[in-house]
Amino acid sequence: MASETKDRILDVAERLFADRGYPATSLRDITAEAGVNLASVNYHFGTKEALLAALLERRFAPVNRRRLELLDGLEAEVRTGRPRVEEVLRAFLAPPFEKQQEWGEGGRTFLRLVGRLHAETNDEHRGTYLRHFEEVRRRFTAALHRALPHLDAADVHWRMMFLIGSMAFAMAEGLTPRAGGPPPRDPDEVLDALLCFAAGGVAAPSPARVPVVAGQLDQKGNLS
Amino acid sequence: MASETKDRILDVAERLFADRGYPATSLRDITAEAGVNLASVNYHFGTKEALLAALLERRFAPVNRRRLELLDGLEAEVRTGRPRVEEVLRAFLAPPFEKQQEWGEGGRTFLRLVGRLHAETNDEHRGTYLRHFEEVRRRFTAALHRALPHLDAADVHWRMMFLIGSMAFAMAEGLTPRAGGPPPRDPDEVLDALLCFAAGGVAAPSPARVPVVAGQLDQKGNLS
DNA sequence: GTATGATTGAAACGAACGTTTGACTTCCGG
DNA sequence: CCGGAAGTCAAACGTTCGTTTCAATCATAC
Repeated sequence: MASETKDRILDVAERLFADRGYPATSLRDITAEAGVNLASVNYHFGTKEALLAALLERRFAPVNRRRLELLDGLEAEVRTGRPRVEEVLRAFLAPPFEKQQEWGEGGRTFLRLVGRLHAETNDEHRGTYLRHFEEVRRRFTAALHRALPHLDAADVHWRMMFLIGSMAFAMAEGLTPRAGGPPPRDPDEVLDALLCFAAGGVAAPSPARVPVVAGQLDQKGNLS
Repeated sequence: MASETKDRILDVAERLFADRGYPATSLRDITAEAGVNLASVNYHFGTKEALLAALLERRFAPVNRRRLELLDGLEAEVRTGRPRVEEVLRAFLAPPFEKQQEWGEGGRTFLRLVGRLHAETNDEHRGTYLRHFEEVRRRFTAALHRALPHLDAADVHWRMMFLIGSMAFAMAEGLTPRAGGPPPRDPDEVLDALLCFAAGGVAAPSPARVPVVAGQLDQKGNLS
């Protein structure tokens, strides 16, 4: 099937959710801009929440499939050895940027939506989203730990978290044209910059090895 | 002044905004949980948006004042020389964690709210928030550039962005107790882990120096 | 052509929203 | 004791929300 109405709704909803957020976007906004009837959302998707789920499914499934596919290839290649950090990171970070180029404007919009959803700590809204992401996060955290065996599990977990934060913010903020900021870069350049940053970050010396107190600053900002 | 009602509203609103997001939290939710009358919000603050503004002002002003204070001290110390990257990062990242400890539970809630607001790309809701943050970002970007003169301005800008993303996600996600994740760490440990990650990331080799195509992965995830 | 299932249309539903109103307390300087 | 400002209260305001209803339309197979 894939009626035209259905796709129009998905496209517009994706853009408006990314621009204004899920709760702040009404079905009337969506249907008005898509030029379809208000009732058609409930007819085709059931509820507003199911619309979000359908929207995420459409984009997320291919991205995460690709991620795991790249990771599978990576792990098959190194077998028992340890994978290189940069390759694990690339397998994680590249697919959304790849797909974004493939999808054109809708892809860019989708990245912004993903970036935003990462911060939607509201559990009900995150449920659908996290279901797509949890397996990916688990597997990549494990792979990263194999690539960085000298770090303990908690450190790896936190760095994975920082990594996701960088990615989400880069997607949401870096790709949104905004007055005052720098001209939005080519997504490929963003990916490269992100990969460098991430590689440097996750492979940094463990916090346990540097004395904590030595870095404390006093009232004036001097090292004490 | 500072009536008890006013503070109760601020505290509850802070928690609910952090938990559910600004648009998804109603004034009725807030007033019910705070045990005050619905109209008291409009009486004390005017509008819902003004409540958010007051709430941000209460926490943000001290944090950003401290940030700039530390940065001032840093720059006064090095004068014409270049500041150390780790010190710039600490001046930026430490104050919210400091204040969080000082403020107790409310501080932790505030950090989550900040992390969430960083992803609220809706301009109207971000207006108040960004006004507090723009000067800080500008000055720290400049300081980071002085600490890393070999990078060009665009790279520094992007790394600042990645840094903010890591920080926001660590605050929002890392400090939120969630089933399945690791036990929420001591905020001091989070800060240290974040500082290591950030230092490694911002000081990483520039993307321009590594050949881009060399890292591309083929269908199977192998290097081509 | 006509029956049938899928889709669209206009209108309305009840609920929840932010905000306003006006009467009712509470408190305190005179 | 009183007058008025400050604060609280229940109730209602008009609007917008997601969703539902049901008739009208369309396409397609008999």
